[in-house]
Amino acid sequence: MNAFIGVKKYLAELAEKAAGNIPVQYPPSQEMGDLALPVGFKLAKELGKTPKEAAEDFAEKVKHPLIEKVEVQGGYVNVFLKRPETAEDVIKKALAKGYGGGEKTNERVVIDYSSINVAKPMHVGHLRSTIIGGSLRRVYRYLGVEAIGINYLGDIGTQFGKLIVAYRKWADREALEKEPIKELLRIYVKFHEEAEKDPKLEEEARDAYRKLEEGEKEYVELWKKFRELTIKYADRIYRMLGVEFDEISGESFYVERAREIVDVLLERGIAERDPETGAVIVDFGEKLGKDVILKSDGTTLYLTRDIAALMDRVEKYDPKKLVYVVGAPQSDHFRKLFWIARKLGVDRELVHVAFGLIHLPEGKMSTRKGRVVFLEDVLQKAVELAGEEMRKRGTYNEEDARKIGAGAVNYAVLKVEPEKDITFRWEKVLSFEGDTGPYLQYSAVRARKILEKAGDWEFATPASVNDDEWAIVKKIAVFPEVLRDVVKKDRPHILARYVYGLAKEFHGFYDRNPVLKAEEPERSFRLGLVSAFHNVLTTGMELLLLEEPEKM
RNA sequence: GGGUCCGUAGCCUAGCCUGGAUAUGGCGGCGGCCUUCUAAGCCGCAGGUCCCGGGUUCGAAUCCCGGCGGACCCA
Repeated sequence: MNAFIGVKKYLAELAEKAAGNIPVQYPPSQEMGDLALPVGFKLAKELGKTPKEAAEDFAEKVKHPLIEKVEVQGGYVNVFLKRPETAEDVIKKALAKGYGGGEKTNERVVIDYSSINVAKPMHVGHLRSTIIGGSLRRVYRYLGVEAIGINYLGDIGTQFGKLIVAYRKWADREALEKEPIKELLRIYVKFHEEAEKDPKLEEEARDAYRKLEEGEKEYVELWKKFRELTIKYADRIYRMLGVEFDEISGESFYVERAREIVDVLLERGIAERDPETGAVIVDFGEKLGKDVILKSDGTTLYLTRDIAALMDRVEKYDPKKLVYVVGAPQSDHFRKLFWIARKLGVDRELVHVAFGLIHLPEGKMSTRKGRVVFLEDVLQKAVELAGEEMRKRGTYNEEDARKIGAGAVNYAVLKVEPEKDITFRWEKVLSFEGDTGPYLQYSAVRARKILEKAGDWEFATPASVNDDEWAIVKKIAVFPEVLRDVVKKDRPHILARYVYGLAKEFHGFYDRNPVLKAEEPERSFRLGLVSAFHNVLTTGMELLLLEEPEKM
């Protein structure tokens, strides 16, 4: 724990003893202090004094070697820290690799994200699950928790019957070679067009699907091929974005297991068979109502397979927590899923990170209507534009253009609170100024350039620390708390906001305070500060799937 | 009809869980800052019924109730 957090904890405990749970807050401006306790209001009532008097009483008790002075304003006790001493400790700790992280534990968390459908191209609607999940995986790992990222493919369903029929009739070998997913989409769309004219096609597709389920070799091979092509295609995009997985799974793995689970649910009286239709039904209670988990023809459903997958994850990884990064429209689905899991005795933390939809200015996305923005196109355009900017500055290189373009996209998605719907606007994703990924990357490059030119130096503590320096120190100090908050809530946008604020403080500092040309001991102190900043910033960026460019 | 989520300047957005000072930033607008570590930057100005109405509280953007508007799920 660093000195700043130490004082914060000290104050929280002191306030706790005197007045119960009092949040330690940050005053609105630096002149008002570094930490504040609104302790007078609660105490006033108990003691029969005014809030100011009660705060004054409390202020008497505040004694800590790192506290410079204490001021009372109304019911608030404002605390000023000794800047040089606090800064020294915070910077030294933040210079270390792994700052803010955690010791490796044997705790595990399973995170389900991206989970795309086989044979369908990825569009901007897939961004949130993919990026939020990918980021969460990294944050957990940084904190010493073994996060298992699972891509749970939608690799089952009647559309495969259609695809098989369409493939055999219209697939173009060459196109399939070059852009397999676009070709699969083309023949899929064609199938629907043709089926309007010739209803027999639908029948053929149903037939093909049945044969696939029965395990007819040729059809299973085709299905496998679709699956592999999709994985290969998506992999390229994941690499661009910096998203990693530990397991590629899919609904198809759980068909058998799902049937077994239905039997268990029936045995335990959690589910019951409808005497008329023969379907198996679960009653989830008043709000969620009833739902079928096994159709009368004995086929499983999405929910049923998800239960099987969940049970499998629990057994396989023994996680303390299972996280599903899936859109808000699936909220009820996950409530039902978790409800059944509880009934089956699963005692792990179950979380649905429900995020709002990404829609286009023209309305909801629709692949079939062609109202869709593909991910490759977004990334390509972003990288292109980043490249253009670099050429203006004479810093162009391919690798950095990729980092900047992808960074802009990642950050744009990650910074928004998950609950909110997002309207996809090109100009937003392709913006490189202000609250954007490139803004963060630029501050990293600026800091690193200073350090590269500095030569050898040894950290020194000056007699005083100015406001610009101090603001960065305080930001750096709370990094460990921010990370813990992110995993507690499974919300990476907290980290995105934090890192932006950190970069902003640095840009301000950079503008007003020379580093290399400063007098000693300021020079060495500032180098330490810049180095610590750079360490925290690039760590934070990495956890947000942003890479530091060489040049910008 | 039932349910879930969202509503904060022209636009986008943080804070809401865990009530506390002067509501966080960005875009856009206006004005200023490159002979000094990269101006993808910095500084300043203008811009607010925190959707509305009640309630709880010393104190509500934040908690509770009732509306309104939007999105989504179920029927």
